Amino acid sequence: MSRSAVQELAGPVEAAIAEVGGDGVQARLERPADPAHGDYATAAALQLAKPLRAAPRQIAEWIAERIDSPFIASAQVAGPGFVNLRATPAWYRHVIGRVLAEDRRYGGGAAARPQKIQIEYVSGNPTGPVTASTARNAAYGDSLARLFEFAGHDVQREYYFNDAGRQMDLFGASLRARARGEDVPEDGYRGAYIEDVARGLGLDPDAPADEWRARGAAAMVEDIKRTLTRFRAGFDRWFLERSLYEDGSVAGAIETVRGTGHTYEKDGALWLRSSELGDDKDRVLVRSDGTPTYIAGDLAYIVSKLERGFDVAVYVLGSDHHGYIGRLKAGAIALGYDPDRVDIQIYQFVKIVEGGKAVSASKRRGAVLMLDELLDVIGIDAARYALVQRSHDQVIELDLELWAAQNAENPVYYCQYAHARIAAILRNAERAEDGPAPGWTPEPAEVELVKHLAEFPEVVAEAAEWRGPHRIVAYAQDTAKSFHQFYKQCRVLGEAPDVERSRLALCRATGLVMATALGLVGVEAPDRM
RNA sequence: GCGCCUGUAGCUCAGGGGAUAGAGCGUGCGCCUCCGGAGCGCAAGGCCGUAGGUUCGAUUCCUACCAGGCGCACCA
Repeated sequence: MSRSAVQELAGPVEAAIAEVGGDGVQARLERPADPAHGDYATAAALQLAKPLRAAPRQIAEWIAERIDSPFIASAQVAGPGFVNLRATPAWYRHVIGRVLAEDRRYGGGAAARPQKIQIEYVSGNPTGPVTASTARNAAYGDSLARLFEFAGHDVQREYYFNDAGRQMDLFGASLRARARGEDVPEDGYRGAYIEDVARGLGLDPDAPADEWRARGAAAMVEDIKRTLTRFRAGFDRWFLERSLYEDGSVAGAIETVRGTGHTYEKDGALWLRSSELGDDKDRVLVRSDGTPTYIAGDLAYIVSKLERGFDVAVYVLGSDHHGYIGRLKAGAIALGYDPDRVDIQIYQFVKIVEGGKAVSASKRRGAVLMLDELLDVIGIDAARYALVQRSHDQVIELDLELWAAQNAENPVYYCQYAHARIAAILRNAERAEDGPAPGWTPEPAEVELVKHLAEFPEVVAEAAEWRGPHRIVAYAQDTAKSFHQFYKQCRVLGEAPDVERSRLALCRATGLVMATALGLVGVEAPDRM
C-alpha cells in the first residue's frame, strides 16, 4: 500500500497541525473552488478552534508557519481560517514520476484494511437469457469486483444459480408444453426464446418434465455464461443452489438456527423469528408440507460463504429485492454470525428507452430486450459505461439512440478519445521519454492535469469503500476533460527538448491512468478509434 | 399503512460538512497554416422538493411533510 501523492502533501501539514496541539486531526486537503486560492487547502484550523480555545485564523497562522516540505511552496491563511497551500514544481514532477514508475499498478493497493471479499452478483434462475435490465447488476457487480481487487482485497466472484424450486419446474413445464405444441401453463414462461430453446434441445417432447427442466436449465446456464463473458463480467465460481440441498447444507443450516433458539413452530411450519432480529416479520423456513423454503437455502448459502473464510460477503441485488436486507441479516445473526459480514448492495432499476418510448418489460411475458441484443445495438463499451456511470441507488434511463450513436453525443467516446489522442502523440514522438526534465515547471493546464493524476489513488480507495464504481467513471471523465484542455493549450511535439520530454511523460502518465480507470469499469482504452 | 431508494440547470445526472454548487447533452456565438475537431473557448440557464433542527459553517448530517420509483408470500 502506498500513500497517494496528495497524502504526501498532507503529511507535513499534519505534522504542523500536531505541533500546534491538534494531534491526530487530519489535514483533509481539498481543492479550493477558486484556483487563485491555491492548489490545496485544509480547514483543520476551523475544526480546532473549539478544542484549542483560540481564533481559527490564529490557529491557521500557527499551522501555516510550521509547515515545512520541499513539496509545499507556500502556506497562506485565508477566509475564516483556511490554510491555502501551493505545491512546488518538484511535487508535480514527483507525481508524474510516481505514475510512470508504478505503471498500471498506480492507484491500486490503497485499501485501508485488505480483506477477503466474496461478491455474488447477477445470480438468478436459469430460466432464460440475461436481460438488458440485469445488465446493470452485471456491470455494477463486475466493476465492484475489479475495484476491490485493484484496491488490494482478495476477491472471489460468484454466480448463484437458483436451479431449485417452483420457478424451475414452471420453466421445464413451459419448455415441454411448447415442444408439444400446447399452451404454456399458468404463470409459465412465455418469452419467444422458450420455443427456440425447446427446439434446440432436441428432446423427445414426451420426455418427463424433470428431464426438460434439467436439460433446459443446463442450456440456459451455458447461454448465461456466454453472454456474461461477452459483457466482460467475470466469475470465479458458478454455484448451484441445488447442491446445497444435495449435500445436506440446507438441513444443516436449519438445525443450526434451531439450535440457536431463533425458530418456532406454528401451523405445522418451522418459522425463523426474524422479526426480533431486525426483519419486518417472521419467515417460514420449512413449510407445513415439510419442504424447505428458499430462505432455508439462503441460510445455507450464507454458511457456505462465510465458512469458506471470507471476511465479508457482498450481495448485489435489484431494488425489488431490498426486502432481502433484513432477511439475510436476520439469518446471519440467527446462524451466529456478525451481520456486518453480510454486505448487501441494492441497485435501482434501468428504464430502457428508445426515442422516449420504454422498451423493457417482464421476462415471463416476453417482449424483453436481452443483454445480447443490447450489446448488438450499442456495443459493449457503451453498455458498460452507461450502466455504471451513475450511482447504483439512482434509477437511470438508458437511451438506446444516444448510446448507439457513433458520434460526439455518446459520452463513452469522450474518455476513449483522450486515450487515443495520447496514444497518437506517443506514436508520433521521435524518442522515448524518460520522465519529466529536472527543472521543468508546469503551466496551468498541466498543473490541473497532474492534480487529477495525483488524486487517483484516493478516488479508487473511496470508490471501493463506498461501493461506488460510478466515481471512477466521473473521475475518468474529469481527467479526460483536463487532458483535452491541456492538449489544446500545450503543444507537446516539437517544443524545446526539456518541455517536450516533460509533456511526453505527462501524456504517458495520463494514458496509463485513463486505461486503468476505464479498465476498472470494464471499458476498453483504445489506441486508435 | 409499513419499509428501502430518489427529488440539484431545459434533459440525463455528479457532488459522503467547507470559500462564488458542477459535468455531459441541448441552446447561442466563436476556434482547424501546427501532435487526431469524437476536441477546445465564451454565454445563457439554479429559492440544491418544502419546513424545521444540529454546526463556526449544511446541497451534504437529523426530523417532519410533499412528490416519484420499488417492495411488503408456507413464489424465488
